[in-house]
This record gives sequence, C-alpha cells and structure tokens, in this order.
Amino acid sequence: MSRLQTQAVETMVGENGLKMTPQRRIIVEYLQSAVNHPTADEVFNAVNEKFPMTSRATVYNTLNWLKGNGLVCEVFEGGVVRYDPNTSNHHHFVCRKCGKVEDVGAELVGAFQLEQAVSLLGSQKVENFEITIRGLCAACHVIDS
Amino acid sequence: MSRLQTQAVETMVGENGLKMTPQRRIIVEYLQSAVNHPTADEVFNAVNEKFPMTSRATVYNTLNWLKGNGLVCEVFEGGVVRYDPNTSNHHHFVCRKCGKVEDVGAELVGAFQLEQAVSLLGSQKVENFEITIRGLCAACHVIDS
DNA sequence: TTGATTGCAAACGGTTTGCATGGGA
DNA sequence: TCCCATGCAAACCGTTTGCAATCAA
Repeated sequence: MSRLQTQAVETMVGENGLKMTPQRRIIVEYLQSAVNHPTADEVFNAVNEKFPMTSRATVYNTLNWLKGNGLVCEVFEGGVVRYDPNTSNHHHFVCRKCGKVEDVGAELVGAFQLEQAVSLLGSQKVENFEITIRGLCAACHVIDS
Repeated sequence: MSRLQTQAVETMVGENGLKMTPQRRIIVEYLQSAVNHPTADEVFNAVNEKFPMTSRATVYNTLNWLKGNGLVCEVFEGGVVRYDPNTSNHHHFVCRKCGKVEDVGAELVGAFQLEQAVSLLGSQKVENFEITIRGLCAACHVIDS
C-alpha cells in the first residue's frame, strides 16, 4: 500500500531542477488527504479554497507531472478521469448510483493472480491486471433497500 | 457470447415506432464486423467510406441509441471511449503499446467469480465485475523482443 | 402524411497551449 | 540572476444540441 508521499515529491523536485511551489504543495496535500478519487475539477475547487486564484492550467500541469512520474495514477470511471494517489497494485469498486470509486486492496483478491491471467492468454505478454467491481456502495445500498 | 445482432436491432426498431435508415444499417454492420473496439471517430470514418456525408451527429446518435438499448457497450481505454458489440459478460486485454483492446471470454476467467468479489467486500452490494489485463499484444510483443 | 432522423453548424465541457509576468533556487 | 512555473485567454477536441430539411413507414 504505497500512497503519494511528500518526500517522493520533494525528491523528484530536487533531482530535476524543478521548483516546489505553494500550488504544487497544496495539490499534493489535497491528493494525500483524499479518501475518494478526485476529478481534476474537484482538485481545482479544493485547491482554490485554500489558495485562491490557482489556475486550472496549473492544476492540470501538476496532475500530469505527478502522473508522468508515477506518483499518482489515472482511473477512468463513468466517462470521467479521476486521480488516484494510491499507486500500489490494487483494484476498484465503483458505485453505479453515486459514482463513487473505492479502493480494494490487491491482497484481498487472492483468487485471481497474475499467473492465471497469463495462462488465460496465448501469445500476449501479460504485465498486470486490475479488477473493477461494480454495484451499490454501502450508502446507496441502504437508500435503495 | 452474444454479439450485436441485426435482428435485435430490427426488433428494437419495430417495437418503438423507430425507423431503420441506411446510416443506422451501415453503422450496425460496421460494428458487427469490427474485430477491435472502434472509437466513435473510427465508426464515423468507416461509415463515410461506404455512405459519404454521414454526419458525426448521426454516428453519435446511433451509438448512444444502441448503447441505451444494451446492444453495444462502452469501454474506456487510454482516455478514449470505445464501442464494444460484444454485450456478453467478458473481460479485456489492453496493449500498452498500440492501445489495442482484445476480448477475453468470461468462461476463461474461472479463478475469480462473482461470489468471491462479494466476499471481498463488506456492506457494498456487488453486481458484476470486469478484469482488465494489460501488457503487450502478440504483434507488439514480437517487435519488442 | 407525419413525425422520426438527418446534416449542418453552433454550443458545450474538459483539457491543452502560447505567452508575458512572477517567483523559487 | 536565471529559468521554471504561474495565470490568463485562446485554442483544441470530442460530444451534444437546435433547427430546418428530408425521408422511412
């Protein structure tokens, strides 16, 4: 379970002659604290509450930069790009009603392993896999019943 | 393994007072013949080769109409929406190099079943799941090695 | 005939880009 | 000081919408 680390960001900055700006700091902090998987727009809004006048361009720049360095990963759900500060191997649960995306730890999915994915296929080279489980989240399930 | 059927489309049309236009026919034919998972733009281009002057609006209308009636399903890969004429329960293999999306039959994935997905989670209501396997497709694997 | 469907073009929403200004190192 | 990063606005791209003309039933 490796989450976006402040130190990893600092290291990345130090090694490449890049700069640690207040905007970047706040975007990283927000992603670290996010329990869900925020969209770029949610990041933009959250960051602007703490640091008004941060532009969308900066938010997108920073998200792309983090992504390019493997510090966050993108997930597409419901036609929306979301950012996931959890970069370890894991899976997702998506609520079909509220659209929430929850993490499912890879350690829980013992039944399906990479070797099995490999054996399913022929001449392809399998590198990794992810499972997306769909249904109703706890909250929506209660409302529904 | 249920693929988009001409008859299912005709039935859908007949039951709802809708019309079977040449454009719709060609879009359906193209999707049926597609081995990969075409994007809206690929559908647009393919259709225009056979039936010039078909507008993007019509392509999008038709795709959304097929989707709304469960005759095709959407998959998001690499930030692009793709249309899949295979509506049966199945999984995907995505090539990280060329971006190709291949189907993996659900019958092949014996190791991970819905009951297991359910048992992984707590108060959520699990309805279905899909597995996305990533790596290099046969063609790219050959080039790479 | 009639209303669903089409083509066109404009609108839309999310993301990127160009450029002058500003601010870390 | 240097040049990376920012804010702004315009551009961009995929998709949707409004509307008058068209055409399948």
